[in-house]
Amino acid sequence: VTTQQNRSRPRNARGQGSKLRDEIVSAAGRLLDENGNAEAVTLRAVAREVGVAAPSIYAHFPDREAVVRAVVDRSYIELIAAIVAARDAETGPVERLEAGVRAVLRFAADRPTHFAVMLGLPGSSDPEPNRGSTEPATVSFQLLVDGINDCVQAGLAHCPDPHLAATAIMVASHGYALLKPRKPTFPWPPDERLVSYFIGTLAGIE
Amino acid sequence: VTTQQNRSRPRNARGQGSKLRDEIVSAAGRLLDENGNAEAVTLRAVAREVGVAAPSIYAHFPDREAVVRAVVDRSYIELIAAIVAARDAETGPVERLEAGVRAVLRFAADRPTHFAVMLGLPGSSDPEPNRGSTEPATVSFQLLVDGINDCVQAGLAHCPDPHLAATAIMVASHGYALLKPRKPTFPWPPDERLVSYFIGTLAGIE
DNA sequence: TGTACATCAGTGAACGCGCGTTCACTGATGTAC
DNA sequence: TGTACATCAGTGAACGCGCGTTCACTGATGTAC
Repeated sequence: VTTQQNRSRPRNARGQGSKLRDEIVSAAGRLLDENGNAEAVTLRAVAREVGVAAPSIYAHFPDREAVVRAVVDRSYIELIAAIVAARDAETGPVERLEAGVRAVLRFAADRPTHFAVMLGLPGSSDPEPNRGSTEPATVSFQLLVDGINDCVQAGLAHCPDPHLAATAIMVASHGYALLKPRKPTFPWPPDERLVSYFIGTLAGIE
Repeated sequence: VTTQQNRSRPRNARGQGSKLRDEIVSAAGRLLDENGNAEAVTLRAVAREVGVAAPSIYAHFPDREAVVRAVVDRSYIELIAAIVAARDAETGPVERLEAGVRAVLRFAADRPTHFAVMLGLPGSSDPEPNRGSTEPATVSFQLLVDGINDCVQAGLAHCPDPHLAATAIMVASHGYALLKPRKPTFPWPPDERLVSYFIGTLAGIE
């Protein structure tokens, strides 16, 4: 029995020990979407992927769950950055709103398991403490509400309750993002058509 | 070390051996929602829950995955029965349509992990072979399309593309069903309000 | 400049656990004669 | 009616595995003198 190590990885220089932390999070992220479920992110698999011995992880994380949490936290930051970037690349309010939703769909298509785990699926309830208004889900929801308000103020949408509309668009886009990669045989309409339809009708765009 | 058995369960009478099959599926179903993920449905846990030795399961299922599949299959049948029952309890086409969607939400609220696993979450792609038009997801989608068409034919809805509208309602209701139990701190609008809103606008109800 | 030493970034062996699965088996029950 | 026997519904011990985690450790590197 040989415990084959990935010898290509050199030891970090002094003071650079926390570089391993990043490598661990990246490796865990790769495992998540390659294997399709959070249970595949085992400390031993992560260590193999990084090219390190399993106990080395304990210098940076207290336990296995903390590694998964770190992956989710990082991915949420990336998701919000993608939404903002997509939105800011457009000028018209309606286009900005749609671009933001499309960015979510792109993220979910690229990393379907990431996206599901970020939403706490399939667990029955979010085990993480409420982080309040800085919680990533709250941030991205606020971006959506703002996008709708911009359409209304530009006179492009009639929407008596932007919060209700934003909630509806959120559940629709999350549902689409989750279902589409998992039901490839379903006769999906073209992406733009479905997205325009539900954003248009739910936000009351005229 | 004692392998404690649940002695309360009597051996099935001759010819009734397949009763154990049902007990296994029920026990696995209970474990699914109690523990919040499909990995908790281990053969040993199921056997403990039923009050039987683990190898006894092999008389009825070829392997662990077959047990989970049987749970999902049974749950899909129950879900469709619930949709039909809810729909048939109403008379107006709009009410029938909404009642069907609400039945899905009730199911997901009662058995959140079941519902997620039925949709293949959080795996990246549905591993099951396509069962074609008899697939439960196809059946429930058709119920939705029919419900919209009934509204249109009754002159209660203006909907140029029922298939597109049904797809939008499906992703919205599934998204809502998945998110609501997992984000209890989100300021959800009242259930009836959100459901009426997205069904009303997406199906073009006047 | 040389060298002892503290520090840092890891390692390797080991632990106990629960898992899926295999295997030879047991003991009650119905049935053929 | 009595009894041998086949069948059925399950059992119990064991296998090898990968896991999370603990522990004492190592060896390169920068630093103080």
